[in-house]
Amino acid sequence: MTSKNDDPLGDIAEEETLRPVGGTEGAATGTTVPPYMAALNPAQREAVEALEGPVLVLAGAGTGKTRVLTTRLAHILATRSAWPGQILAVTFTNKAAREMKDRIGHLIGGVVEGMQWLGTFHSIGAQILRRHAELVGLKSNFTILDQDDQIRLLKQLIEAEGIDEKRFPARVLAALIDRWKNKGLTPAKVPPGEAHSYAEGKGIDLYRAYQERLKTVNAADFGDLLLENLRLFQENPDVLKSYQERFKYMLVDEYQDTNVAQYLWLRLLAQGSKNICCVGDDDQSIYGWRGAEVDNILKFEKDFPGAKVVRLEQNYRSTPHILGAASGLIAANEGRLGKTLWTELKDGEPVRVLGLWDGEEEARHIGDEIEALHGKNVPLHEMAILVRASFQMREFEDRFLTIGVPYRVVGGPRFYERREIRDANAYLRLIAQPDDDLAFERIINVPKRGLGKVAMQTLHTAARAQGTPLMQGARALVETDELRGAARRSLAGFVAMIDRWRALIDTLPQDELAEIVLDESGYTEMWQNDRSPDSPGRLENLRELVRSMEQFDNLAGYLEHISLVMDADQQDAADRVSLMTLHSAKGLEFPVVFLPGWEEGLFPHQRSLDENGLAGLEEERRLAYVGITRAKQEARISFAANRRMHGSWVSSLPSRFIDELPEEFIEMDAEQGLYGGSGSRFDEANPVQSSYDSPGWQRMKRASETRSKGQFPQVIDEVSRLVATNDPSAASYQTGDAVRHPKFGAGVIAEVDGNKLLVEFETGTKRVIASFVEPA
DNA sequence: CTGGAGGATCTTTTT
DNA sequence: GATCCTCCAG
Repeated sequence: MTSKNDDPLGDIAEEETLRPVGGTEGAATGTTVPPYMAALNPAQREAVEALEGPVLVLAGAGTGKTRVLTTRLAHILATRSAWPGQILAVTFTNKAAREMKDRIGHLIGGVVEGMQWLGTFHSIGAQILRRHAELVGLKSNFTILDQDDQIRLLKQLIEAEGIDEKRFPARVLAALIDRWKNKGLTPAKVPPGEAHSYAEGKGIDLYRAYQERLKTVNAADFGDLLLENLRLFQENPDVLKSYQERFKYMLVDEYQDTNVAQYLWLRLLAQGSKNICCVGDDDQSIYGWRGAEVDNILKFEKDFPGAKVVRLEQNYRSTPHILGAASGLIAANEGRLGKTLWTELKDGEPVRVLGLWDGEEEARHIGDEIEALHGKNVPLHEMAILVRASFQMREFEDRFLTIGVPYRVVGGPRFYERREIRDANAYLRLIAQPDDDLAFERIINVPKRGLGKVAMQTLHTAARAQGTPLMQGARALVETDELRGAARRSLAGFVAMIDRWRALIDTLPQDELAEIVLDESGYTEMWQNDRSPDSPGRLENLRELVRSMEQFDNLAGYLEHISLVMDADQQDAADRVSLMTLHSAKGLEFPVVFLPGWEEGLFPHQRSLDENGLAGLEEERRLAYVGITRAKQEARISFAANRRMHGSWVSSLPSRFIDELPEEFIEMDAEQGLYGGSGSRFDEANPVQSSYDSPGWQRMKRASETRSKGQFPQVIDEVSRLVATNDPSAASYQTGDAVRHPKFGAGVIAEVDGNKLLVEFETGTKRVIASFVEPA
């Protein structure tokens, strides 16, 4: 057993008292409950003990899902049903994998070391692929490309095809290819009908060319880690069989988020032992945009005949108010498996909903509340702000810096995505894997080596003619006279430099090698000579990078880490407020949760509605559900009437999700003079509320009418009713009218377009909604 | 070949 | 507002 720790399970695991299994059977046979199971409720225990055959655990939010998963693992090991190396345990995120490792460590101690098959789909896929790389046309040291590299590579292919990249952006093609890969479709398997969705049918050719190119540069993208695995298994039955025999037990976390490729992969592997246990919650499926198929969880029983289904419905996390609000909201979704969450906790505070003027004020208000709570001894790390889109974080960061509240951004701008880090990594990648053309191109002229466009063109042509990667092409090119003096010398020097470093891989620790590379390449010097204000920061980042490399076994280990475990989240113990997106909040919990930005267009996000219609809306609603259910004691929702987006001001209506929260669990409040922020339900009860009959408010109502026509009928009806019964003299504006805007000050109308005005303010011309200006 | 200026385009969520 | 890209002048 492990030493003492904070985890209640850890403590329980140490207790000597063993209780008999419930009922007579246990007593009669003298069976005892293993200590690690003592803390489980009957449903949880059922999920843990059903080791043989397929099992689906439907685990609602806060019902102890992770506890069940980890206990189940402990149970397999404790009953000696399998060795650690015979268990496949897949999670969706690195965070989840890490947490599972930690908790198993607490439960059973050192055995976790042997659990080499515990990880994300992608890291396990990469692990398997490296062992059999040659079978799918790769070398075992292949590079894993991130999205950025992927798009760069596609851009080259698109241009080579003579396609206008402006009209058919590489990112669109990348998305298309990803979608295919997520569905498990190799180029040969793409249905003919779908092939036409990019550049008049060139999509499929480009996909094929892309896959070939990846093999040439010895690289795989994220989708390949699974797709190539599938291909490996399908084309090599003996390999598949060896893994089927190896994995006696399979555990899958967040099953609702698996895509088709992952599903096929699991199904192939599960045909061996049939002992597959999937845990998930259809109400928390929020990765549809990444190819996740809620269907996978909905049809589990059909796919795995004889499956046992266990429902976990007792919630240990949230108060009844929070649970009630969340359940009421999610009830608006169709096509759910349906669960009834309940709790033994007492009522607590209602969920608070607050309307504010703009994003800045929202940040100020939440900042104040955080300070107030902190004053009442709520530690900062017990509070979190969960936003829909990362650009919302900025206002909070600004505010926290101003008032001096320490915060941490979870999953924010990643360390490894910074330019200097990517550059440094490109050097290291090229040393480790000379065929990595993307790395080559990134750093060939960084720092400046006089190898610009012309030289690169020559090199590209030469390399393509020989059908070799750029590094080899360069090696050959410097032997010829195709390049002129300076460029030729420079390129030869570059090749020699890389070779020299490569020779050091096995003799020097990777951090020392990195230091030498950064130094000798002139990269560090480049930033030292740079006068821009952020160069000191970049140099510090580079030092940090070298420092952090120490912890890896070798260079390859480091590179694997940065491509797959890109989240560099610092688990620092300091007392800080957490700031993150709703997506990265999944699986976490906080006593106090702030949910800002509940506005139509932002949440639910317009793009989600546009691209996926009802399905998109339902996914957004699940995201809202995930958000609320993160809260243990208090959830505070807010929305702003105005928000700055891409530099200009946009006014918005409160989210429809606010209307869907059951009244009995919430408490509404809105600022005076807001457009009626309390939501439609408020108006229904009292259509001509004192502060809501101002001309501005009436105009807002009309504005909402035109703005939202056809989008959310229930609001429209009320709006039209109000408009019909109140203030028929619509205050309309004309070009040339002088107006005043609360944010931009005085201005003159340049153009009227329905309820939208183009106004020339002193600070510039802006498009604003009519209801936000007053006649001046 | 380099550097800077100006312009276009975008920002949902992540392995 | 920010970043990425293109174009033009040294």
